[in-house]
Amino acid sequence: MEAAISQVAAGRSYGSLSLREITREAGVVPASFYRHFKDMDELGLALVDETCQQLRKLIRAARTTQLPGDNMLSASVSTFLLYVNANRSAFHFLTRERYGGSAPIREAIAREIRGFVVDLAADFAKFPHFSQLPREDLEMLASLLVNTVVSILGDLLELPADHPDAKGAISDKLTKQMRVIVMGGLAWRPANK
Amino acid sequence: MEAAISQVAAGRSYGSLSLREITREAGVVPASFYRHFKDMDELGLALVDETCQQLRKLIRAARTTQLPGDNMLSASVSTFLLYVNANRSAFHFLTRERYGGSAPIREAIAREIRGFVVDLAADFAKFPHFSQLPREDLEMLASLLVNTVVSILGDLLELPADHPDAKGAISDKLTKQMRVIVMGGLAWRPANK
DNA sequence: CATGTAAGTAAACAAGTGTTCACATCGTGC
DNA sequence: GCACGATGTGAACACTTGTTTACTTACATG
Repeated sequence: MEAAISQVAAGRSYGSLSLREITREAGVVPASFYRHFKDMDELGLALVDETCQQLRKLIRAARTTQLPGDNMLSASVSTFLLYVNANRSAFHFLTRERYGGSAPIREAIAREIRGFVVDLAADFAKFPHFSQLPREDLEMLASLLVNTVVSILGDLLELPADHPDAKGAISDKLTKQMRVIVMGGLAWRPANK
Repeated sequence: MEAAISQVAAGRSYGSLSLREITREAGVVPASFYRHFKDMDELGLALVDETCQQLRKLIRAARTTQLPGDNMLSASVSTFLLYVNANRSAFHFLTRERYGGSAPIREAIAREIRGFVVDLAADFAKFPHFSQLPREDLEMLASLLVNTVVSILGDLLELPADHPDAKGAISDKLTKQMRVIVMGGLAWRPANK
């Protein structure tokens, strides 16, 4: 699994990786692959599972730690980006395969993202200001936020690993965009059609 | 070029296509490929160029036609989505390769998107309400809008080609999200840090 | 110690791959 | 009418690919 993910992080797309390339990098003979996965797709799904499981752990931790407050946004953004930097390869994989992968992989990632959106919408509902909105609108706001983060993530990962000032600019931009969304969300009225 | 794009629209990722598959679908012998492109990458770049050029044409037309008004947002969204539906394969290709493709292709698409963002920011500047904001903030708003459209586009293209009600739901969602962004943008103050 | 299971191995297979070459066929402009 | 450039052809090349087979090794559990 590490071999596969490191190849993807190095710029290859998962779909173009060959079973033999992976076993070669893993220092193992091709036939050994079948001891662990019956398919390249099965490997891919396992990678999605593992990376998303770790990410969910982080988010759950952040949710219990963090209190709503003034600088909640910029704090969340910077801890999230720290985590991304500590797990670049995993995010590379997810970003690449979100739309680029095979159908089952794309579906798995879409499912995970939908899960994040639903959770985030549930978080929103705890704020008095949002508790009046229908669930549909909360999810629409949540997906707007998540998509924004994911998009910026894609740009961030295109940068070389060590480029601190460009990273700072991107992190600023993300914070601002999230602020815009939050302000727009605060002004949102469900009847406003 | 049509052969390549149709394979991608059928679910394959461009990077996993073989030269021979493409020539086979094009009804031509493999050696003929080299009469037109020296590389698969060159083909890919040509596809990016062509599809984006067509898209720019549409946008330029829309810009001269459309007047600012009440239902400007939903009108833009629906004409854009109509265009997307008329050119599904092209957008499939762009969506897939935006992050999934080889480095030169990703860069080409990123360049195009940056172009759209800059143009859109210039459009914003014509509105009296936005004309005061620094260019940086306008581009940050523009990229938020563009990224939102692109994200929703990805979800839309995952649907089977004929699924009118799900499409309607997605188009509604996009319109709402754009409205949120616009309202957030109207509330935005550059000093607001 | 024995035994069973999980992991790795070497070799072989047909099939597909990118690229090259010399050669054929067309339509255009001189 | 003919030379030319662009396009297409068929064959050949050296490789890589996924998968299967029977065989070995490590190791924990009884």
